Amino acid sequence: MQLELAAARLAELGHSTRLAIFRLLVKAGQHGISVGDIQQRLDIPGSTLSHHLSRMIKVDLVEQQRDGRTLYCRLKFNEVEALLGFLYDECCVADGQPGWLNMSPQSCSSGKC
Amino acid sequence: MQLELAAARLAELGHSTRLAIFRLLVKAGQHGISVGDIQQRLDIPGSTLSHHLSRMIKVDLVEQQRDGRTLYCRLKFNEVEALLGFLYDECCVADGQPGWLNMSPQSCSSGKC
DNA sequence: TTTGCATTTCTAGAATTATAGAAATAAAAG
DNA sequence: CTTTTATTTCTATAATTCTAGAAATGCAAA
Repeated sequence: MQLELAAARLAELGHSTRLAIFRLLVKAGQHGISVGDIQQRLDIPGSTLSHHLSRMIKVDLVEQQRDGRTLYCRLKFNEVEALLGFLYDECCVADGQPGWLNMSPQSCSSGKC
Repeated sequence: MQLELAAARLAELGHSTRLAIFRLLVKAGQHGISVGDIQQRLDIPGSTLSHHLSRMIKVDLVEQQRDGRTLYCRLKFNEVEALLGFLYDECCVADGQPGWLNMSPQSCSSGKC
């Protein structure tokens, strides 16, 4: 992943309401969670929630699927993984030495570790 | 780490210039890198760089140490690790099932995985 | 003790973001 | 059809952030 996209995605996670949404989406797993459920759990106005969701969708971290009147939101897990992979690729090598971060080799997708 | 702090730190990484700074700081390792070196590598005005650095310092991701006329910047690796740990704690369990994210057990500091 | 270098603080304008009420749209139910 | 439910889009305001020139500060060398 290129730096610009990673930064855009990190910026979306870097807001307490959106990070709380992210957390709910993670817990919801592949099944997803409805907009209404998120709204109820976080207790925020629908328009505010919609704004934050649309931002997360724009950077491809979230997708929505309609089922009748209900819209389900699902995390794009592969994209989240790509983002975290970027961080590890950038973090796991320092001074030309692997391993400053206490993470496992397979966390690094670049093969440097 | 609590959500608010994690969000604040992610927001700082969520800016292309600051993410580029972060990348340089990672590469620089414990030794650090001077403000001037960062400025030269990124080719941005000093006042702009100083603004971004002070933000990263404010959320405790970066620290500075003066050596004569030169200020060295060092990443607070432990804090970065704590941030990534937060993401894993939030990400590594979905639907009550561990492991949706292809990461190793020791990446999860909560012990859920 | 003045000059030069490294960096920050001050300042201000432009741009972006956050928030939420009100109106609009989509879909099902009555 | 008409109403109800779910969610978005519109709109406007307030707040924050970004950017960078100019001035100020800290420190060392001449």
